[in-house]
Amino acid sequence: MKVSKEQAELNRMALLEAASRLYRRHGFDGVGVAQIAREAGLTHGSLYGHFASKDHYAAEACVHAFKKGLDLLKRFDAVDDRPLESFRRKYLSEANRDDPGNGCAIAALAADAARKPGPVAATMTQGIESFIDAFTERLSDREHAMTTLSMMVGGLILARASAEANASLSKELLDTVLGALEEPGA
Amino acid sequence: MKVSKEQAELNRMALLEAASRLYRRHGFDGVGVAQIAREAGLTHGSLYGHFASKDHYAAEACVHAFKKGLDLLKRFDAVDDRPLESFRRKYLSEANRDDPGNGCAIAALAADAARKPGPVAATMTQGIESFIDAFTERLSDREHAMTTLSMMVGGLILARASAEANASLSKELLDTVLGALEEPGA
DNA sequence: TGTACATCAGTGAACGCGCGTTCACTGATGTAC
DNA sequence: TGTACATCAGTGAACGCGCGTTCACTGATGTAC
Repeated sequence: MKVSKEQAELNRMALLEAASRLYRRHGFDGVGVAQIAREAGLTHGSLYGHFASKDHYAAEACVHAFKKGLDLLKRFDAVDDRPLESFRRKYLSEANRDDPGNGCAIAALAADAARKPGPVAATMTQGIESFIDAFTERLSDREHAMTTLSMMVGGLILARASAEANASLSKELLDTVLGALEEPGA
Repeated sequence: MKVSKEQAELNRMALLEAASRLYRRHGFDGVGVAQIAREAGLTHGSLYGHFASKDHYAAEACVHAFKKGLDLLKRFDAVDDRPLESFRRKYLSEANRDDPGNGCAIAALAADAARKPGPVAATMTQGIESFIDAFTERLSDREHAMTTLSMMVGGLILARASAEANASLSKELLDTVLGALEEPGA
C-alpha cells in the first residue's frame, strides 16, 4: 500500500542503512537483497522503486558508508587537537576490527569493488579520493596521507583476516601499525 | 573413465592452478566450481574426488598461491642483493595491479577470507604469517616487516579499486607507496 | 470542511538462472593368475 | 607375456536452493471539486 512521502524517504534511508551495514559485514556477494530489505523492515520488491539494480543500490550504500566515516573524522576535529591520531586509534582498535559492519568501507569492500566495474567501482574511487583529501588537509602532505591510509587499510585487513586463527598476531598487527603511524608526530 | 595415477595427480594440480588463478581474479564468490574445473580441462564432478568441499578446495588453492608468492621472493634472493626492494617494485607495479589472478593472495583475498570461518581463514592466516616471517628475515625487524606488508597490501588494494575510475590516482598511489618504502634503505 | 477518486509506495508470488553437491555410470588402469 | 577382471578417476544429468528481478495487485495518501 502507498505510504506518505516522509515515510517513503525514511524507508529509503532504512534500506541504505541496512545495506551499508550488511554489505560491509558480509561483502557484496555475501548477502542478498531480500535479507537486506527484511533487515530494513520492508520486502525485496520495494527496493526496485528506490534503486535501479543491486549494483546501483550497493553503490549508494557505499556513499552512505563513506559519509558516515568522514563525519566521524570531522567530529574529532571539533573536540580534539589531534583528530587524525584519535581517528587512527579508533580505526586500529579491536572493536573496529571486530565490527566491520560499522567500520571503514574501504577496508571492507575495496577488494570486492575492484572486481565490479560500474557504479560500485566509481563510488569506491570517490570514497578513496575523499579520504585521501581529508587526510591531506590534516597532515598537510598528500604523500604522507596516501601512505598513512594505505597502511591503515592494509593493517586492518590483515588483522581481520588473522583474528580467528591467530588472535595474538592480529592484535600485534593492530598495535604495530598504530605505533608506526604515531611515531613521526608528537 | 579411470586415468593413471600420474595423470590424476596432474589433474589435481591443474585444478589447484586454475582455482588459485580464478579465485584471486574474481574472488571466492565470483566464480563457480564448474567454471574452474572447465578451465582445468575437467568437469565439476571430478572435483569432489580430490577435495571435500568448495571451502577446502579454496583453502588448498590459497596454499598453492602462497607457495608461488614465497618462491618468487626466494628467487630474488639468489639474483639480487636487495631482494625485498625488487619484490616491492614488482608488487607495486601496474602489471601486478592489473593481473590479480597471478598476484598476491593476501591483497586479492584477505578481505574475503576474513568473512569465511573455517579452512580458508586458517590458510590465509598461515599465509600472512609466512610473509611476515619472510619479510622479517630480510629486514631483521619484525615491526618493520609488519608495517611494510600492511602498506604494500593496502596500497595495492587502493590502486586496484581506483584503477578503472581514476587511473592517475591509481598510479600515484603505487608510486607514492613504493617511494615511501624505498626511502629508509639505500 | 467533506467527498470521490487518481496516484503510487509497498507486497509477495513467480520467473529464469547459476550455484554447490550427489551419484549411477563409464571405461581405462593396473593387478592376479 | 597374455588374459580376465576388480578398481576407481572422471563424466554429466539431476537435486534443492537462493539469487536478482518483474509485475499484477493492494490500499493508504493526497488532490480536485
